[in-house]
Amino acid sequence: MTSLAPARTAGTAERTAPDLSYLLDHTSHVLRTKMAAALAEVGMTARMHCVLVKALEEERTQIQIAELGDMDKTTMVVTVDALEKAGLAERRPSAGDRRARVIAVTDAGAEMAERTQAIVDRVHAEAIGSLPEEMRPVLLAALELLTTGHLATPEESPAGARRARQA
Amino acid sequence: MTSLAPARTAGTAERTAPDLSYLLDHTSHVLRTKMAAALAEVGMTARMHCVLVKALEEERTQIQIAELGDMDKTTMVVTVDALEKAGLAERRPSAGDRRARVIAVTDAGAEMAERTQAIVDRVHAEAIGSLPEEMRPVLLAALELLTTGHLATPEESPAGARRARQA
DNA sequence: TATTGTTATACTCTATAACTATA
DNA sequence: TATAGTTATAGAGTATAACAATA
Repeated sequence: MTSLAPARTAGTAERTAPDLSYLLDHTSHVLRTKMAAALAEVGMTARMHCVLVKALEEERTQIQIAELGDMDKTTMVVTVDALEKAGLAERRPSAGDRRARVIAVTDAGAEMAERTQAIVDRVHAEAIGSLPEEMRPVLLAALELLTTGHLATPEESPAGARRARQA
Repeated sequence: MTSLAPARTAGTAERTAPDLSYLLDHTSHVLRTKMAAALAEVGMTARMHCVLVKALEEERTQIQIAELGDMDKTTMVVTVDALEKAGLAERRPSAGDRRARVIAVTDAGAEMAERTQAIVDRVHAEAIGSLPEEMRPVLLAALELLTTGHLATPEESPAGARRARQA
């Protein structure tokens, strides 16, 4: 099996209530693979793209970008490493706080960000464009309502709670 | 950070095109945590529920259920182990093929499947019910169109392609 | 004392490999 | 030879822990 095996939640999807879990998992997963493939053609990942864009918007430190992108600071380290290695961004000492590093996007990085933003927009447009025109704004509005409303914040995982190990 | 860090794909979500990747990732992720939490209250996971339901529909072997649920056969082993340990299902030799094991759902398992199906339906209904009534069928129809159309099959991962190791 | 960024490490999840027994 | 199921293990991804420099 190639996919991440999302395990259709409701077994009797056809007969009973439509399986929202399956629909969201599947579309989200497939779109992610399409996005990853499209970005991989220019040697980029979604996370690298995200960091470039946030860093271009204004002067930001690693932690600030990590929070915006909802990633761990250790994940940021790896992502910034990749960007530096590709010559797309650089770590610079922050003027105000000598502990912090500002992410400076190089000229090549700014060019890349434009390319990848175009790729992202294209992949999204292709997906949405495959739907009848009347449906498009409703789909987006509904997802936005869920995102800011009933499905705004994840449930704290009680089972998978990762306890701190005894040091 | 507690979440799986989906990395908003488009950085300028507010100003430019709506970020379909973010919307799908976020809703899918949060719904999954809600579902996991709800099922955890009766000691179940989405995968266990899925296997129970498939096994109840008709006599099926592990591999058959694995394919229906889009999981690896090794993942099936773990899931069936959990179901057996909980007394909800049993492995029985297949009548026709002595290599295969049929998953037999116990009475307790059948009861549990009803409970978990009610939980699944409730969680879905709560999410969809949070939307204005006109939007609900459109959202579901749009997701179904994507699932069977443009976003039907995952892109083969070129970067993350897991090559077979040399034996 | 708290925080930024770093390194090292451990955990979770899932897939691959190799094996047994059947076919 | 191929397949069902099992076990063991490897890999990717991501979090926690501990540390150095600075606040």
